Amino acid sequence: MRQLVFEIIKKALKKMDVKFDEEKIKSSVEVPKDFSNGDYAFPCFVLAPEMKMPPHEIAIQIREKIGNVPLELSDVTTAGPYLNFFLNRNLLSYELIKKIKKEKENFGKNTDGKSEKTMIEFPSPNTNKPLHLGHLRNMAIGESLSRISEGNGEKVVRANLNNDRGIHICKSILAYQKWGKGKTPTKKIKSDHLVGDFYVMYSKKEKEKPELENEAHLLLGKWEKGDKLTIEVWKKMNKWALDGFEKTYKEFGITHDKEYFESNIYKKGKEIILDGVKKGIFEQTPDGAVKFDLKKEGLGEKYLLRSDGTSLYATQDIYLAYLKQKDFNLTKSYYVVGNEQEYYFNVLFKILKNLNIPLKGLKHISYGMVNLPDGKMKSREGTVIDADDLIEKVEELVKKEISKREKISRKELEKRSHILALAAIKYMLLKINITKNMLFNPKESISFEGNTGPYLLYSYARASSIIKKSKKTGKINSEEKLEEKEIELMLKIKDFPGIVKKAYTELDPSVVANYSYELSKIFNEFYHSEDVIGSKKEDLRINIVNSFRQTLKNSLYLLGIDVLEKM
RNA sequence: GCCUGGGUAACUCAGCCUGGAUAGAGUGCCAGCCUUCUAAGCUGGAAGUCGCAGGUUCAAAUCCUGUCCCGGGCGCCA
Repeated sequence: MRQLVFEIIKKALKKMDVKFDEEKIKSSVEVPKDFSNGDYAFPCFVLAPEMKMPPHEIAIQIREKIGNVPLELSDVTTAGPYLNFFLNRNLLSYELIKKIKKEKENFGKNTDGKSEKTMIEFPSPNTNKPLHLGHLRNMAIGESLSRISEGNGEKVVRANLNNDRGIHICKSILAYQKWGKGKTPTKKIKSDHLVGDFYVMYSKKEKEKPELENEAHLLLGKWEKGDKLTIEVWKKMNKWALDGFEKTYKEFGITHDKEYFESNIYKKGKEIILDGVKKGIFEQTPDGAVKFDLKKEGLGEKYLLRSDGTSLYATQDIYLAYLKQKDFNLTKSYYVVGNEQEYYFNVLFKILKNLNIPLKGLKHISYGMVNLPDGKMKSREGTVIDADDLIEKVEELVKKEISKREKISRKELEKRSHILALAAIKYMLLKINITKNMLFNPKESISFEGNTGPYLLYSYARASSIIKKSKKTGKINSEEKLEEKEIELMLKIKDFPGIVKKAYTELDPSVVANYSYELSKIFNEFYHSEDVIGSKKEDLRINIVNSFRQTLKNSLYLLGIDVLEKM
């Protein structure tokens, strides 16, 4: 279409005997921000120096030379210095309606990435504390990017690395051994929360007694040597943590195709590092520690093993990279991890490259932190928004809202409040550009009005309700003209496949989130300005509502948000 | 100090990559709209030196340079 517009301009200019730079003209053709200015526009400024005329006159002259417009277009108009090209929007709308009717949940998808097999790793928690709001952002992003990649034809392996060993884990264990008194999870205390309580306890005690840090290191040494008693406690607490995570994943609606455990792979990582020392890639200091010199690349020195021989954070990722490739034969590998670890991933990828580990398409999906009004969340200090608590609290708020409006069965109330609460939380987390830090204000962020998840579900439920109540089948009679709001809505729907691609290239779900909102907003305007049921154009409008409903559903699917037929 | 992200309405954010038509949205505030498809909605209004200063351009929130302010990173922590 863009090409057609260009050809029309080119032809007119040739008639006028004007010299022009084809590439410059072509790249000037743009899509107006406001749909009332047409579907394509050409600003005539570029021609002013050559033609020695004011741009608005150039526009008028070109318009005259264009003469009758081809069938694909309905009109070409001038607006000051602009030439505005209008597609045959009526025709286009009918074609779109037919397309969506046929493609249904596949509308918007493409196969651009069909030769890719991508592993997306998220949220890779530490097993010393429960999941918090930061993990929810991570999971929302991980799941959404998985769906966006699949929507663009890729095969996706959702993976999770459980960081179940290391000094931080030993800290929870130490506190439990010292002050736990054999406590076990109860109905009141979820198992991963119990583990987290001991981690916080350790941090508090360490402030008074810094020597605890040495004890934790001794414990790590014992763990790495396989000390029976240590392993026993570790196994018990780890299971508590992992069982707790599993419940949270289920609540939040995410699953993994593959679970990796750091405790299973760190030893092999150590071997690779020591082998790297032999090959001269890494350097061993006199006290036995191993480091990697990246000063030339401006990344400083990175330690890979401690002088006591115990592993550091990077150890696991090294063997894991090898393992991922061996397990799945991937073409791409994404790590969904916060932006505070950008330096780490720079270094890691350099290490993997130097070791010739064949994992391809490495990418750190770096997302911004979730901050609170008083600053950063710190799990050590217990100033975190807990994932389970938040979900539960939002569900309670939703229940109150529903109960204000309608009396429904307990079961239906549970179902609706769960879906709505997740929509509210996920949308809140995904509507913000992935790279940006975001502010979570407990008082304001949980809202059900305006640009929120519930607004989107509400729009969807309204559309569903119309379709359910109408007796019309949606026969297509392409003689009927669409009203302005209907055109606007159909033009927005037409953008969806492009949005799916854009979110894929930018690897950012907020592209889809913002689109979903804009789409719903136009639908709500349409809903208020035009009656569907009982209207003379009921069949056409049912088709429009149907197209909207399907597109919004597809769009929300990419965000990992389920819809409700009634709310 | 070095690396890196940000600064757009009172608040939270789009827009910036790929420069164009009066800079958008939500919240909050003000004024309206429920006997009619769900008011978790819709309509209208007030509210902006797009951090600051230069530069490039017919045209700059958008590109370039400088500068100020805020966050994150630069651990034998994870």
